[in-house]
Amino acid sequence: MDKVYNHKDVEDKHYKTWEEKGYFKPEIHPDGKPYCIILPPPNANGDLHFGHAMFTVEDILIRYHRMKGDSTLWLPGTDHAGIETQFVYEKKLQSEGKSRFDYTQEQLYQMIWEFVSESGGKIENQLRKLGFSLDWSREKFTLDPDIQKLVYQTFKQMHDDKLVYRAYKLVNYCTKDGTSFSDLEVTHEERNSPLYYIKYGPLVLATTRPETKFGDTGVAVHPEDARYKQYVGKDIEIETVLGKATIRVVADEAVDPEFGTGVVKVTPAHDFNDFEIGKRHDLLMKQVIGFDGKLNEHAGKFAGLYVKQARSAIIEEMHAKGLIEKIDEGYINRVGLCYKCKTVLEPLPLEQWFVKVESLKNEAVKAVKEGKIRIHPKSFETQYFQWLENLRDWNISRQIVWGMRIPAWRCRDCSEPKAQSAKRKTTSQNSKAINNEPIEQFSNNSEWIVTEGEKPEKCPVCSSTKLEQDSDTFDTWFSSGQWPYVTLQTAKPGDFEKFYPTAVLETAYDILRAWVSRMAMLGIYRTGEVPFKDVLFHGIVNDPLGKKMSKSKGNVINPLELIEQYGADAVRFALIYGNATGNDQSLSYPKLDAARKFTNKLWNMARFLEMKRVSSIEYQVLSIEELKKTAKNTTDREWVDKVEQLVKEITRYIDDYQFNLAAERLYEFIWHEFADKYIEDVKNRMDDNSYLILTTLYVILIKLLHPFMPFVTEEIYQKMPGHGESIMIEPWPTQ
RNA sequence: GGAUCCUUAGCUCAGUUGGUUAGAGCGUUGCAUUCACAUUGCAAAGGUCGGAAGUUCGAGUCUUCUAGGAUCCACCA
Repeated sequence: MDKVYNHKDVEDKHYKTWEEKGYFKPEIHPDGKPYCIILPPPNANGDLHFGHAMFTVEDILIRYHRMKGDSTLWLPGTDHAGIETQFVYEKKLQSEGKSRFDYTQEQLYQMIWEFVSESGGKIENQLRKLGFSLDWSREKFTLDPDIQKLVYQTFKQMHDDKLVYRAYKLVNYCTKDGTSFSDLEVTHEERNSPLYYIKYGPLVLATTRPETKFGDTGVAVHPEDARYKQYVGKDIEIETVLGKATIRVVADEAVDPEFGTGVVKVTPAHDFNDFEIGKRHDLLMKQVIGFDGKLNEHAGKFAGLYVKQARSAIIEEMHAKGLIEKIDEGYINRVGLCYKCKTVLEPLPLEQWFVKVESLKNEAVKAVKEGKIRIHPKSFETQYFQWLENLRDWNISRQIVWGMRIPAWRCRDCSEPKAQSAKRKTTSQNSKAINNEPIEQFSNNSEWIVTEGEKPEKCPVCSSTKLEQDSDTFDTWFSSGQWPYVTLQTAKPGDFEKFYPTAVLETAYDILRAWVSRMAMLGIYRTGEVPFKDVLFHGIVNDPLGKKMSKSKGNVINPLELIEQYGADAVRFALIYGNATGNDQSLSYPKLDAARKFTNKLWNMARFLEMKRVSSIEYQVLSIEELKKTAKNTTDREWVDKVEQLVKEITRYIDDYQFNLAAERLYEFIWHEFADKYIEDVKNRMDDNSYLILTTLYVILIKLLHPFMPFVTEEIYQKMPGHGESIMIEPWPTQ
């Protein structure tokens, strides 16, 4: 044996052997108790980062259960990551002087498909570098046809159950990326937005958005506000930059009498609150901003201007007409931004598919309250409940091409679109802006023909064959929210029946809402059972200074480089050691170094045993019970007891998801007790019997360590006398 | 506005049913050794566990209040 453990020589070699021998498959223990974890699918087009490296937790559980003899499945897969990937691809197009508008939806989809395929297998190979014992023969991709089919079935079923509906609501719309976003995808930022006090006939109101004035269909005051009682319910005449107009005054609880003058303009087409106020008072809806971010024909001479330009132009005009009473220049508010491109999002009225969440979320909440799903650490339960309980209906339509096309068709001959869609290519030309139409939330599902993916032959009403598919795609989370059962349904026959519900869902806590809660909702809906029994959260890995790693800050550390430098075992161990479940951590080079030295220590312990090996004794594999009987020396006997105790401790720690404690205890025991005390003691009195005890105990220790440090333990195991085929299929130590 | 987490040795962090002298890694100091260990071993210094009050025979651990830091959610016309 070399003097120093060299991870570079062993890691790829062992991984290859493990995979080739089929050790990662549950069939290794066909009759064992089923134990299954579904890997949170990384972006198919992405690169390995520390979020993925934290999946070490899952590999520990998987390797532990496999050694315990369970029929263990860790199922890998990748996600098409709709907006994320399309965004990356559009940047690529941009660098080539092209844009998405140069292609049809089908062309673009095909191009992105090829783009993603080209990087094919990259992330998978990076996960292999970490030693993850994933069953690659069952790997899935969210856009696999069989997966899509199941997702379509869910949509169809929800449609039949009246849980999805088509509605005309305000959405968060990015005029640059040309798509709407769910509430979760909106980021907020404080901005300085001057607050303009504008004269509205006899009233004065404060607004930060004077350019939406043309869409005003009402003015609201608080019902108890004595100052304005005389106006409530009346139409008042106002002077505007486009001439005289009349407008209705309504009283609504949503108005804060303390803010500004206590008077609010109501623009139902461009503000979420105003939309609600408008609904309550039957105000009309008038759209003045188009999906291109420009004012439309209702803005008169300001038509064609972008929102920002229009705002200053209108203010100038108002000044000239004496319509501005004062301006609070220092006013700061929070505006919603596109989380991808930071464009200010416009609330725009759009017809979209929504999921009715009421019954779904109640079931998801119930599952946790009744203990069918247990969340660890428990403190995250609060977040889960809070988010679900306040959840509004979920907009699942996205105006992007990289995703599953929504399987809904509309007849061009007999159905009249109530509102225009944001057309991808020619937004401004096609937009017939809404003008003074009543706000109504209609769910005329009858107009739409929903299928399980196949194109319907003809319109069931007029038999026309001119059917047009909804050009939108599903929100990525609508498909990934179904991941546990769609993967098991399609991986291998019988998997679903055997492994569902899965044992553990382990992931970073930051996607609790977006992903975990949705899997709970959709999983229970579709299968009648929870998708996982335990939810386990890990924290975020920050840079060594405690700052969040981000590309823009330039402080991203590539885990592959650390694996190269320290070895996968050391990287894994450093992430687990000294970090309580669910807590964030800062990457620590001293800790990585300590972990690497630990692999070297293990190596040299093995080397010592090899040097002291007595060739005359026939090595046998003994259980702890047998060792107790075999040990002749009292001290040796004591160490058998200590190791027996350790086995119990480590087993309990893993069962309780206290991986840090298991790792710390192993480190402490192996190095500072077993090596420093026992080996030092036995060194000078070594005989055949002591050697047998020492070696056997050492093999037990590296088995306990194997889930944490798979490579070095395998390499050492292969050098031990009387070793089996592989440490990873050895039984977990017991008495 | 609401919620959660963190505050323990110089630094980074463990410490999950409250129980004997509060632990690790790195760093610091001294000694030993190159005898399995690109080193390792032995030993030492270093903490009133953010602050205050309370519950208890007993609190780093539970309760309340409070200071500072981080994150998330809601969202302001």
